[in-house]
Amino acid sequence: MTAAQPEPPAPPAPSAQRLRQAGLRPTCQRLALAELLLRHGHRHVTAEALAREAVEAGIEVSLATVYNTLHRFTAAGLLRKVAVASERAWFDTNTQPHHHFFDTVRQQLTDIPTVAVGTLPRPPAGTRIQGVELVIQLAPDEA
Amino acid sequence: MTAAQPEPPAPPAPSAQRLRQAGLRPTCQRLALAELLLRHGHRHVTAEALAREAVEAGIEVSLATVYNTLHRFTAAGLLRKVAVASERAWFDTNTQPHHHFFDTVRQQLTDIPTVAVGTLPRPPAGTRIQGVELVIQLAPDEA
DNA sequence: ACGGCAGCTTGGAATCGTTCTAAATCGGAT
DNA sequence: ATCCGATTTAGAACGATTCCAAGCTGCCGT
Repeated sequence: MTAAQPEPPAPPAPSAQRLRQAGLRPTCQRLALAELLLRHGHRHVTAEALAREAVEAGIEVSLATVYNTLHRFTAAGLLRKVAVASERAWFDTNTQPHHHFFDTVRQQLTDIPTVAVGTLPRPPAGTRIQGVELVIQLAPDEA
Repeated sequence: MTAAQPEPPAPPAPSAQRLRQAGLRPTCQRLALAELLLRHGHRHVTAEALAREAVEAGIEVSLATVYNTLHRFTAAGLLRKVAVASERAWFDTNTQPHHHFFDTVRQQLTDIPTVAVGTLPRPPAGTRIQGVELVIQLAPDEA
């Protein structure tokens, strides 16, 4: 390519901006992970799975950094940690309140189309409601 | 006490019978744990907490046995393993379907008086619903 | 451009709940 | 009493996650 171009600076990938706005330095690892996570629609990931995916995509990132990043992103509101009883911790790129199916055998988390949860009970004295998680556990059909 | 008594055999503790009916040998460890668990109303326990309680009650039982016992009791339907996102596994002596509050700071599980969950969505093809868990996470009031 | 520094990344060790293992012990039918 | 399979147990092993200390790297002011 010619070096003469005034170099129309590639419009800053939205990821970089989102990170900066969240007070996070857009390092290459974070950018790469953000691409994987936030580029294509909503996703549900575990740390291990994301690390594997990154390696397969040719991104050099340590498992420790994947954990750090998932936590930072969560603290910054870019992700939501799903409170599901699983061997591994799950993170969801959809931060809006919604609920999940969890396949306990295949260890897979997916969104529930829609469910209505009735009026919530008043929390015990001295406490406040931090979150509400409805999980429908699935098992393979015994067909 | 006098040894002359015809020893009116203490009416077999219900625990022993319940264990036998469940196909579990009523060993002393199991009986002792069953007493702790099933004697006084409904309870929510973790393995570690139950082991500690047993030791304090003068019962000699290893942590491994507490784990074994909780699992056996669960398989036998005497307990229910609560699917809550927690560092530790929780067991509930109330096996009826109901839901929970989980205090994420104090790490305490309690029953929710009543909540209505609307009609459940149809499970994805090839799967069946294994359980439904609604957990309301609590945090201490910021007062 | 350059230096400096706080923030970030990293391999490896450490932690923690839980499960596994292999050997000793126990319960209960014979 | 004896025997055999079920149970218990201490300790090792495990897997996910966090911690640590050392080395890099964005980024800001110059």
